[in-house]
Amino acid sequence: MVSVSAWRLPQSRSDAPPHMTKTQISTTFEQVAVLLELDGANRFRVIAYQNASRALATLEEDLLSIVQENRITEIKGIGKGIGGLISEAVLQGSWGNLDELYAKIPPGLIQMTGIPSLGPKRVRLLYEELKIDSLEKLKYACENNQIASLQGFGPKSQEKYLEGIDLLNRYQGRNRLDIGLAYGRSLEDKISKIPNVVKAKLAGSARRMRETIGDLDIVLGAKPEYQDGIIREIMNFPGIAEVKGQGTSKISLILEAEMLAEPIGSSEMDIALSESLSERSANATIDAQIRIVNPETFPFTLAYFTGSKEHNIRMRQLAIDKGLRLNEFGLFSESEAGNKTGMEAAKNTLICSDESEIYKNLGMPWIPPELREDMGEIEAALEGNLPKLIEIGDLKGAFHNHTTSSDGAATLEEMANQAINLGWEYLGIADHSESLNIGGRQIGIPRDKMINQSIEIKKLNKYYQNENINFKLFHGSECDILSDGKLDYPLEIRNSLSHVIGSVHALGSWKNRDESTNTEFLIKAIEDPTFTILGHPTGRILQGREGFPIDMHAILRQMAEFNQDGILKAVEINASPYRLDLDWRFCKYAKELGVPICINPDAHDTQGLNDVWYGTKIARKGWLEDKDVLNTKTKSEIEILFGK
DNA sequence: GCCGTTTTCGGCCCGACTGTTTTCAGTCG
Repeated sequence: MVSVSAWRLPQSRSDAPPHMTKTQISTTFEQVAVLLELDGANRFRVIAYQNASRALATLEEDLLSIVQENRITEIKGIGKGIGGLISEAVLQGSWGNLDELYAKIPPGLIQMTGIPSLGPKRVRLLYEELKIDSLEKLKYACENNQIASLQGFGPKSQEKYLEGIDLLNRYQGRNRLDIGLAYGRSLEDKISKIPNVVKAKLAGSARRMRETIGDLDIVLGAKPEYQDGIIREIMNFPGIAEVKGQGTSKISLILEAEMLAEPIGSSEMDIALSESLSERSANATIDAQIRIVNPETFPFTLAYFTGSKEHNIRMRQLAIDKGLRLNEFGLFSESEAGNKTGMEAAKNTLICSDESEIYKNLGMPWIPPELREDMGEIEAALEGNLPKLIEIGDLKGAFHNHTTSSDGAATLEEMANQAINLGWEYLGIADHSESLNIGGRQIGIPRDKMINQSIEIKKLNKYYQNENINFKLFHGSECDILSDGKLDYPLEIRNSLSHVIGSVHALGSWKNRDESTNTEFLIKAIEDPTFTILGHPTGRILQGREGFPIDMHAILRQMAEFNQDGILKAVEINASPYRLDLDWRFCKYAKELGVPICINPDAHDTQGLNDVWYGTKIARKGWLEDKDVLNTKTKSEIEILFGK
């Protein structure tokens, strides 16, 4: 997501190349695409910038080397023009004449495109005709009937924009995965229980397990004669804050917390979501779209609305290559369909009873929804190389957990008992280290108190051994990485631990430094011989704050070198739905480099251990198999790895 | 702006819905 405030071209802060990072250039191109749209540019030119932004965001290799070796146009989606801009940004820190574009488009126009049914073309028209360049001016113009008389506009548009401005103020933004899933699962469940509903399934970004969800898409399959009645039942559900639209094949709603009143089931997903149901989502609202189709059409519609858009585009191209056309109603012969569109064109569709048959017809096995991001999954599927993704049941423990000794709410014993209940073989305790203060209060365990925790853990481990319980506590620490890259606690304490999770908490100094300095200091921390696992690598809070700038590819490469030498350096996927950090986009790279990933709940109470469910979903999204994940190893394998 | 059974320029994924029109452009997913 591009943020609206502060759209400025990045300035170089170094005196030698690289003057700009991949992330900076990628973000800039994303903004350029929006600005070009508002400027009325050719839409394929806009798409070109979007594609280039995406290509850079997923580029693993060092950008400076690519530029210096003149290989920039070898990247798919980057040609002479954009390649030239990238080279200039990296080598000189300047942006061609993009500054003219940035100066030309008033920032208010960007905000205006956030209003539903008001897009870049009409925003531009309003700006040119009525000099409207802010939400405030738009509101004034609507209220004073200045819009309706414009060519192509009318009284309805005016009303819609006023509602849209209101909506923007009330319901802004996306929701975290846990909140989106809690609503989505609840709505899916309620719809499934309506008589004559053959199938109902959550689609969209929630089914793909994106870390944040824009709105919910639910696909409903029912015979035509029952559809009207089903729609009436849905409209009577509790927890509908607003009906945005209602037709024969689509309902558009805004949901509120009452939707979550009843707990649903007892699957692993429902248990993970129960915490969200109870506390995390009290004030959240979310948009939901429900599509109603015939049961035979259901698989096509489900696949279509699961997306991603990029994945769908690739799927349609594959269909075209086979003389077929794919839409949300079917997969059918192009020549037979001719000029017909939509449902009419799909009349003689190939019959597919589920999604896997659609993929089969295009020459592939079914692709798990988490992977559908056009990040190589189509190629892998065509070659028969899809990964066998990790399952929650593959986990045998976790290493990053807190107790009442630091800021946890449960005692050591309570945490251990819950881990045993989950069927785990071990639990790693990693309370905060001594320098962590929040609001002047010391949160971390002072060095002289660490021995107490150690004694308590040894006592419990002895007990498990005597009672023949296959379970062990590992005594670690979530050890602060200080601003200069040094680790908290004296060496002898760190040496006594089974594992050291290095985490950055003093975000202030890290956020105010540039990417290369941060990368250097973080590598310094990783190089410390006692360092085992990198905790929440960027410090981001989803929907809350950005992480600090860091070259994650470089960090992972550095960690890979240690692992090649037989020294364990793992990186955590912090499974808290507030963090989900390491970002899934880096998991595949870590896997390819052979850097072990650790799915850690960062639990602060016994319930929190269930968050590994989210971490596992994110791991799947990042292509991980059980062998790529550290905490799928058995207790005795971990004992050998930790040497404790 | 990129791409190509590439050398020069046309095509670039697909369809529904809406409000404004009276055949369509803009928006959205």
